[in-house]
Amino acid sequence: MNYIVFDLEFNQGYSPVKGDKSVINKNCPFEIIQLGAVKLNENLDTISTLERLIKPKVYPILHPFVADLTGLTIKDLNAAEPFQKVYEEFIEFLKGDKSILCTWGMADIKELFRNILYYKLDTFHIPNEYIDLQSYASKHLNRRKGFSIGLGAAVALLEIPFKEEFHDALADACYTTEVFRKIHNKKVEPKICLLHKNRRENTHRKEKCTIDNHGLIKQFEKMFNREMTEDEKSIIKLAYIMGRTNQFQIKNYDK
DNA sequence: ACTTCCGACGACGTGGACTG
DNA sequence: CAGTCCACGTCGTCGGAAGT
Repeated sequence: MNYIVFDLEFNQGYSPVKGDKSVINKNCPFEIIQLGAVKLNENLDTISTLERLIKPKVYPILHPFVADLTGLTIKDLNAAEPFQKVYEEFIEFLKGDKSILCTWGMADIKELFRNILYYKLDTFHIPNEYIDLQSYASKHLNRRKGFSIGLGAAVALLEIPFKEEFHDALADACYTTEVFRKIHNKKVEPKICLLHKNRRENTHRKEKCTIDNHGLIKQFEKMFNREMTEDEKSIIKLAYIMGRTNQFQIKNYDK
């Protein structure tokens, strides 16, 4: 089994007119412009690395914020291969043993999938198991509930030697790898990627419903093969309502 | 600049208990 | 039976902090 630690750099829509959102492509708000990945074996030894720039298609102008952050230029990017070609290389990079994706936060996985789908490419080769190392590092470094730690802060706190500037895809993937090595223990377990799952999908409002008392009594009469008395009927109705409150449920936990 | 995620918090709905 | 109170769960919004 291998771990694939990867990091992406994105570009986004830019218009000189402040507040102009017409340039933003809703299907691809963040276009991947750089991919960096490190393949690790089970002992977290580096097997190989991959770094590629990607020729932009959705946003031909580099957002000044992104240019400043990454140090990349549109000239560099235009000389690179398009996403489809780099994606093929990434799939090739993934081949071999079963892989688990490792990222810093969920944004990279999410945007990777979004870009793949935008180009109508197949996600079949992308592993469905992932480890969000930012989440584990935040817990490991005792961050306040709900507050994630930044990669730079984690690197500093874990006393990882500073070699390269941040916000280069491969450099960030390497720093993420170093963090992984520092915090790796049995508690760091992969999760299944469910990107289709909406945050509130499982918490939608319940449909309003009423109890079919007639049907309820009928069912009991069928089960006991006799008519229920009036007392029994009221006990059944009451028990049904009480059952729905889970008042007497005892939780049994697996040992 | 923009998106996303998470926790906190308030509003609201529901159902049981209680009271008159 | 109707009204009120309370506990609990759900949902939407907000702010902070992360990502590029």
